[in-house]
Amino acid sequence: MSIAKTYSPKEAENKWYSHWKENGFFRSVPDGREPYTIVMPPPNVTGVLHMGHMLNNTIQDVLIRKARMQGKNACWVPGTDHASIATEAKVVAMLKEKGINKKDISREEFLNYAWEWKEKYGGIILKQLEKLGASCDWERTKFTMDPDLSEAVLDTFIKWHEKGYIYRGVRMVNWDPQGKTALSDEEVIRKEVNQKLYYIRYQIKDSSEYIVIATTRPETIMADSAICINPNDERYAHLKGKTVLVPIINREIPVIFDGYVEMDFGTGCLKVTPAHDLNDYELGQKHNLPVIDILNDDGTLNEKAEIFIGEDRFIARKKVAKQLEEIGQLEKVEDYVSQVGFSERTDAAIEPKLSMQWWLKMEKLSKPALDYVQDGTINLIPDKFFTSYKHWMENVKDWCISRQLWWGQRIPAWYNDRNEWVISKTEEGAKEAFAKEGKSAEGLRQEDDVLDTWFSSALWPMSVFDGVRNPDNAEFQYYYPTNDLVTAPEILFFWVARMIIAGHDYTQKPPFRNVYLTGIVRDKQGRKMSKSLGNSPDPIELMEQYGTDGVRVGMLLSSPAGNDLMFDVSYCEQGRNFANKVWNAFRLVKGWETTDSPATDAQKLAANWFENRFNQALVEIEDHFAHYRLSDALMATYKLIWDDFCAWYLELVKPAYQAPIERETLDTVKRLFERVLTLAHPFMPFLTEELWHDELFGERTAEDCIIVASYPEMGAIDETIIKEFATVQQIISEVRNIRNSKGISPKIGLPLAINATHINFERYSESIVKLANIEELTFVKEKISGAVSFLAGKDECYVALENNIDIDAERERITKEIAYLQGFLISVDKKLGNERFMQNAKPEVVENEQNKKSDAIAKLQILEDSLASLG
RNA sequence: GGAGAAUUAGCUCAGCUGGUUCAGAGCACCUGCCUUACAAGCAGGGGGUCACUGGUUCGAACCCAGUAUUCUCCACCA
Repeated sequence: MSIAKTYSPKEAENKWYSHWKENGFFRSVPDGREPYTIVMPPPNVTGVLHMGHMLNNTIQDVLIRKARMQGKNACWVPGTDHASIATEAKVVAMLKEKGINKKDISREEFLNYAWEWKEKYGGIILKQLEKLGASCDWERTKFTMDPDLSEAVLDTFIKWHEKGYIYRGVRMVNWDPQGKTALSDEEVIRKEVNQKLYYIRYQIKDSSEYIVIATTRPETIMADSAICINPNDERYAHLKGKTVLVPIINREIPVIFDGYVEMDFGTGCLKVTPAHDLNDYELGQKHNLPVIDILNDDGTLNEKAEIFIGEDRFIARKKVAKQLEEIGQLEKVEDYVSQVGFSERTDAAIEPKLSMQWWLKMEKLSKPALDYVQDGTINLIPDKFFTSYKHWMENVKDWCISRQLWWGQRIPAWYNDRNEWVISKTEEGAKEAFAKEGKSAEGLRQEDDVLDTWFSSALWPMSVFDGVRNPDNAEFQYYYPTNDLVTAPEILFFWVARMIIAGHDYTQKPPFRNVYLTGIVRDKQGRKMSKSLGNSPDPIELMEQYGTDGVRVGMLLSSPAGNDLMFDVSYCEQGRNFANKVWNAFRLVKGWETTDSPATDAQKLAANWFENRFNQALVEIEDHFAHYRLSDALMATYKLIWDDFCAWYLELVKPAYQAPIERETLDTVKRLFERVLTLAHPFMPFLTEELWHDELFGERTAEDCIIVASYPEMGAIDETIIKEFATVQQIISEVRNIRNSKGISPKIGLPLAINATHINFERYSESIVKLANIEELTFVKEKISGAVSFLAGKDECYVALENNIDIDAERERITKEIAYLQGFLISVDKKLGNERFMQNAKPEVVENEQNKKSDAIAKLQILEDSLASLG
């Protein structure tokens, strides 16, 4: 036979992906069918595929392929995100390597480089998605900085500004001194850091007395505006109305009193630094303290600091501490662990900083977004995320939406030379706006502010269908709201919540119905996969090694819904093995010659059984899908194919070596094989398509592809045949077990006698004989003595071995089984004898117990007889 | 500091809202097989006081309380 023994995925993958694409199977346009829409979470435009993408997009592809096969108009919209700060950081780094400093070039020049960079790397990740089989409608590919999407962003800004949601103001922001931009709270990662707590002496004016304050940031003493003490703190009551001198610079600051200060933390005295701490800022507002900002945008000290001007804040910290020590004003230094915020993108320590920024008022906007999830209009899967979603929604603060970057949508604010401003999409509009307000448009300019990336992402499910600018367009009407969103829980607030907010504000509808939150991909030790740890396998390499289908199966097998997954390549191995199993089932069937004789009864019965098993499995699989338990759905498919189809059905109908198979039976096998393939297609698209087109299954046109074939529909289930066959399987296993434990070769046929009192096994005779290798099958009404016996269901079977029947072993085995059943009977009797059980338990439970009892008694009777007959 | 989740076989997890002697699956493991689709395989098998302690109930892996361990998210204590 010329067919390879193992499946080689490579060829099939290249061939079928382009075939699908060329035949437009990924394409979706509105029509009369029910739409099924997924909008892909856009990866960073310059990113490369990592395991998280692999998982995420595999799930989406499984869902979309299944929906497509189920006759829905499946539309999966791909795209990329401009990722403002992340991409800008990459471009800055690239320029630096070229010897170009961002400071030295103009905005236009910089953007030219950035676009160049985007053109060069922007397509990579999407190409990689093709490799994993992603059946996106590539004609719909969008980029968050496409002109139409950018316009939607500006429109939204203008709309929300007009509605009064967007305002401009000086607030404490999270300042990233490396990216030199403000950040939203969500972009700040808090980490525990080992720090030092410095105890610093401040001299009380006109006194030799000192008070001591504890701080982790001695470099900010030059920005101090006051010392604050709890009014109930008797230790310091005498300081009322006094002033103290800031060490080194000897600036005079007041002592104030406020209940905010904890008496038992540190020394009970707090230095108030309104410019560099949020709480201090609020305290300063309350007590009318001056704000002294001693830091530049890049984290170095400015002239207001008076000393160490130009030094980085961390170097200044050490120098200030050293100088304090030298002048005897550093009392002590303690080790101290506290939380410090870091920039999510640049990892720089965040500096709280007063800054003029643009803000989005969240309170009103977020309310309906909470309601959607609360009332089930949107399902979070798993729903354990609801509590934190709710908490975030109810405590959400205004969102700082401006970033001091170049890469992104520029804030449509225009300023004149008096720093008055108007909002307008265009320069012309700005001039008109100024004129309308009777203000001069002299010196018209924009500032270097762009909008937070997540502002554009929030519009994504709408803007990909042009629903922001043109909400009445047919596509938007058809596809929106979308169905499922598949994303990582990490961006629930960053993104998901904001999409719901924007979606509702525009359409009064949710942007999607279900949010499937995948787990985080971790390594075997449970560590998050990351570049710096180097513990993340390259998905592309994995696909090379195990085949795309193998990796897809591996990802899903290891991925319980909503829980993190401990990734291990052995799962990919399992996936590859599974693909190979299917391949070999195909090889088997492919090799059969046919004869014209009609199918035998046994063959028909086998097919009948398998079809019922198939329908049963289908119900289970649908249920798993309905609950987004994809790994369970896959496992049910896996077992149906491996166990039921291959190990039982194919073995049952398999002809003897080199013997032909009845044509009618082969046709049935092929039909069932096709059904099995359609079931597996969403998980293993390439292998199933490859087999689908083999001539074994007849002529197919280029359009007759499994990707658009019908997914199996549920059918009736005959429980009786499934139950009976389970007993048949048990008989076969028992015989094999006897053979195995006695060391008898599978090649030697054994005699089997069945005392069939409950099930008519005669119609299964051929199957039993074949799979258990029975030399002679007889049906008896009497016990056969001297044979190995076992119970199959409630019927006893006997295998008479020619010699060496180990009577003692038999006796022991039967005695054990009797003991088990007796124990079982006692526990059942206990229940049935319990009045309260009889009263309280549901009738069907009681009836069930009674059945258990009679079954057990019947079985015991048989076993006791067997034991007696052993002598 | 607040909130949430988890703890079931060597590993990863099911156990669908208390009822078969309820303890399951896949992988791994052990034994025997190169049986003419597949050794990436076939047949068989051994593994668990359901974290701990109490409580509720006729009945608990499942419900409640507490304890321990682990993880995640949120939070401005210098």
